[in-house]
This record gives sequence, structure tokens and C-alpha cells, in this order.
Amino acid sequence: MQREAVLHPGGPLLVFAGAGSGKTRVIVHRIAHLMSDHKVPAFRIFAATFTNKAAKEMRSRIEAMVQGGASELCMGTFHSLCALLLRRHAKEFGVKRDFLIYDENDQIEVIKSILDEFDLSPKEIDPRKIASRINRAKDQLKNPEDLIGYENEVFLEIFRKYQQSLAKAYAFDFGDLIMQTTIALENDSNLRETIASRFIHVLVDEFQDTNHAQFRLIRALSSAHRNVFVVGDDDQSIYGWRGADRRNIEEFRKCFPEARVIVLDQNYRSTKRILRVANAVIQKNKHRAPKVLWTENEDGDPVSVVRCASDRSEADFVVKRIKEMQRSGIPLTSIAILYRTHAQSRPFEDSLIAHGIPYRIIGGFRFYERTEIKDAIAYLRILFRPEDDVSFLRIVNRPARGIGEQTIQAIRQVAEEKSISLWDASKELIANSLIKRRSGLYQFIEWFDQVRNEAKSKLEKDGTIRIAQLAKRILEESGYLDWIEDDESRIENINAFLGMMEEFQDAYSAESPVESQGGEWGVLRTFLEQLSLEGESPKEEGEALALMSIHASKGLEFPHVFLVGLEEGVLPLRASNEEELEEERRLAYVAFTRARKTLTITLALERYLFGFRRHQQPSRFLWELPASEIKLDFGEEKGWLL
DNA sequence: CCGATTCGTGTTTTT
DNA sequence: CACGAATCGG
Repeated sequence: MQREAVLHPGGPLLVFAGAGSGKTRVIVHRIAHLMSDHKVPAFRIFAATFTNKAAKEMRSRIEAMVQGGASELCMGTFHSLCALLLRRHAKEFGVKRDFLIYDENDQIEVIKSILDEFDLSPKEIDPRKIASRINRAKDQLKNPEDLIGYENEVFLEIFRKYQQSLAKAYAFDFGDLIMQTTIALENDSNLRETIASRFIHVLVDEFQDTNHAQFRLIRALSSAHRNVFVVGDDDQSIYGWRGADRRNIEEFRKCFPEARVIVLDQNYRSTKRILRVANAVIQKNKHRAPKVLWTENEDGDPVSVVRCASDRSEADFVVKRIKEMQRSGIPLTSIAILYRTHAQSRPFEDSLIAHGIPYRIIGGFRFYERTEIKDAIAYLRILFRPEDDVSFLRIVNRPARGIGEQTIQAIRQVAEEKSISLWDASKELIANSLIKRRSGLYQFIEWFDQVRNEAKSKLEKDGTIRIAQLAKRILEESGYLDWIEDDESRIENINAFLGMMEEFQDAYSAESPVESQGGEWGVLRTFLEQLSLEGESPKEEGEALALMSIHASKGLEFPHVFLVGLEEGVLPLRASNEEELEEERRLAYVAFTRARKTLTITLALERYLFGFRRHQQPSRFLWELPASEIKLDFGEEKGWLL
């Protein structure tokens, strides 16, 4: 069946690919096949993946199969691909080529400013909830006007203001990237013709986790040729909270009635026992396409279920088990600990450190989310885009320059009246001598303007500029470094960040010396963009154990998996309705099916949760495990509950 | 206006 | 527990 999918002659194809059925392999081979046997030029293939990391891996696997050209593939997340299209065809899309990308933190800051302006405290209205509602609207390709009558006026007013703020800063949020691209393609038939006829083949991985906007994008992109190849598994849809719509699978069949459907239900990854456990659990979901994965692999060991007294002893147990495995020659890289929430990693980290076992946390609190790194980024963004109010507010008084509430309000007022950015409003105040020459704001604006001008003229003269050097200068002259000098780790982080910039620029100028689309600030802009789109570059070195959330484990596999915290309130974390419960169950399913050889499930009777020590009930999912495939382990105590 | 301190609140998952 | 917001003295 894999072969059928790879060699599919053309037209729409829907591949139902169960966990471990060789989904990635099929996509990789499919692309390689198109390139070498059908002579499809790489740049005419559009392939959307779930993460940029996955794209990178696939790209290098394809590179190894075809001789060269894989670097030309348009492959990445929907967000990166849309950013690419919008930039490359900025004129046709009617957008500014140098747009910034706002991530969720930026969104929250914008919303907070708006709430402030409306005299609403963040207590009455949760900015995160607003952000989420805005994002969900965009997933449906809806703007505020489309929602009149469906959403309350206050929200719509905030939404409108929010869009204005982004427009002023020439910024797009994640939702805009998809929405702008899709709407333009749908409404402008010339543009659609140009773009859609360029991409002869459209491939989509993890199709079950696409949202409605992404579906419409796929439809528009494949309108010319209908060579659309989607791969997914409704049982692994775990991003409903982010707007993913599993109905896209049915929608696809409606929209492409001639589509061929191929089912990959042979699993090549796990043992029979692990698979039986996973199958048994997922079958409890009512809303799914019926299917049963099978395998020719060996039976393997029973799945162990271990009850521990507390979160601490759960961690100690797992670490003890890992030490035993290590002694018997199992490499740490073949083991993973999976949990529902990042908060659960703490006790494991403590225990691993105590035992001197190297580990790596995937996802979670990221480097670039540290305050000092965010500050540095904000300085760079203001340099590149003075109209970026979010960054302006962030650093205008860090370090303290005597610019407080009063001054900010004055700037805000001018900005509001003239409908300009805070930066321009500040300049306005200075020009009208409403601000004293000796004031902090005056000095700050003058100084920064000078830095920007010098950098610009240097760029014009030399054609290039070392961004790390520039950043260093800014952080020094602004007094930021002195301000944090007592904090050793912050200084270190800043230095690491500067190092990242150096590295990035070397790689960048080696890769695209001439073709640096995006104007004179190309390097800087691309650097900032990568930061918001994919976070820091992953440094994967050395023999280490992996810790990650179940979400982050999607698409990965490990010979040995520990799934921890199988308790009510942890997994399932919430189950206020059937829809939510089923998504939690799919999460458990995804976790089970990461394991190749052994799967160990643990739970604690007591754990720290919400600041309290709480006694925990075993997860309802434990009762769904087939007794014949599992081995109960009583841990330290007696009196098993099941 | 600054910075330190206290207070209170609220906790998923991520492009 | 950890963060941000409110508060207060300088």
C-alpha cells in the first residue's frame, strides 16, 4: 500500500496512515519519485509539514535519494510557506515585503495595550482568551465584520483595534499569514493562476491537524491541477484547541469526489502487545473512522503499569528503571519520558540531576522566552521597524530612563490622535518641544535614531553589516548590559544570543549571498523571523535522555517509552465534554504508539498540583487497557487500586 | 518616577 | 510555586 501511494499517478489522494505505518517514508519517497521519475522540478512541489524540524529532516532524506535539488523544495509549515509566498509576491498580494511576524506573546501585549486604552483591566477580560478567540476567527477566515451578530461588540471592537495595531507595525500574526495568503488566492484569479500553476504537486502531512483556513489554502493551491496528496490519521488529531478541524478529512472527500483513498494499517513500529493496548483504548472513541492497526512484529513484553506513592517517587522509580536499562547496555537516546504538561518535568529533572543522567527537554520554556532575550529582540525590532509599538513599550524604559506611566500616556494620546506609531508620536513631541531636551525620552529617541542612521549608511556603503556587533553596541550604549551586570546568567544568555546571531549570519551569507530577498535588513529580518516561526535552532548533541510533552512527541518514535502521570486531572487533563475527552484519549493513543519495544505507564497517588498536594485518582484510561497485555507493578507499596 | 516588596492569582498542549 | 500586578517609601 505504501508503494501504491508513492506511485499514485496524479489527482487527489487521501492516505489514511495509522501510527507507525510509514507515513513519513511514503511522503519522502513520493517526493523523490516525483522529482526523479516524473522530472518535476523541486521548486514546483509544495509540501506542508507540521513543524519546521520535520521539514528539515524530510528534506535531507530526499536529498540523499535524488541527486541535488531538494533545497529548492517548497517545504515547511503552512506558516513558513505562507510567509515565503507573501514575501516573494508581496506586490501581487498587496502586502509590504518587510512585514514582521508577531507571535503569541506579541499578540498578548497588543491586546493588553488595547484593554488599557478601553479602561478594561486584564482581570475582567483575559487577554489570552481574547487572543484565542481572534485566532479561532482567523482559522475560519473571518474578520471582525463577518462576526457581527455572532460575537459581542466589545470583543469585536478589540479585534478591530488589534488589527489596526498590527497594520500600523506592518506586522502579521500567525493567523494572518494563512488568512492573507488564502483570501488573496481565492479572490484574485490571476494571482491564483500564477501561484497554483506553479505548484504542480501539493502534499500535506498531518492533515488531521489542519484548520479550515489551511484547507481552503490547499484547495486554492491545487485548483489548477488537483494533484493534492494528503496524509493523516484522525486518531492522532490532538490540536483541536488550536483550531484543527478533523472534519477536513470528510471535507476533502466532498471537495475532491474523485479522490482515491489508500489505507495504511500495517504498523512497522511497535510490538503486538503495545499495539493491542493502543487499539483497545482508541476504540473507545465514538467519533472516528473504524480501523484496526496490525503488525507482523513480535509479541514483545507486556506493557507495565506502575503505581507510585507520589510524584517524587514516580520520578525516582522511572530514573531507577532507566539506570537499570543503562547498565544492560541500552543507550539513553533510545528512551523517552512523555508527559501531558511541562509542569510534570520538574521532579524528573531533579532526580536525573541527582543521578547524573544527561537529559534533554524538548519544547517547554524556550531560550528566546527569557526576559533578557526578549528585551534584546525588542531592541533589534525597534531598530528594524520603529513602528513596532509592542517592542517600543517593552524597551523604552529598560533600563530605567525616567519614562513612566505619565510619559507613556502622553505619547499614547498623540499616537491615538494622529493615528501614528508610538515612536513617531515621540518624535512629534520632541519636534514640538513638548519634551525637554534633558528628558530620558528625548535622549533615547535621539540616540537610537543615530544608531539606526549609522547602521543604514554602513549598510549602503559596505552592502553588509554584522548584526551581532550592532546588537552588542546597542545593548552596551543603551546601558542595558550595565543594568543587568549583577546577574551572571543573564549576561551569559545575552552572549549566547549574540553567538547565535553570528552563527546565523555566517550560514545566511554562505547560503544566499545575492538572492537576499527582503531588502537591506535581510539578515536581521530573517533572523527575527526564524525566531518567531521556529524558535531557536535545536542543538541535538550527545547521549541524552529525551523528556517532552505528548504533543511534542508526535511523529517521533523511541524503543523505550515511559508515559507518566496517568491520573484523572493530568491525563485526561480536562474532560468537561465528550469532544474534549476524546481528544485526551487520542493523546494517550499517540503516546502509546510512540513506543517500539517497551512501554511503561506510571501514575502517582499524590502530587503537587495547583500549589496543593492532592491525592489523585487513577486515569479512567487505565480501565480501558486489556488485562491480558499488561503487567501491574505495585511499585513500593501494596494495595493496588485496580 | 523608581525599585523593592507584598499580594494574589492561576496554571495545557504550540505554529 | 512562579509570575505579574498593585502598593508604598524614597
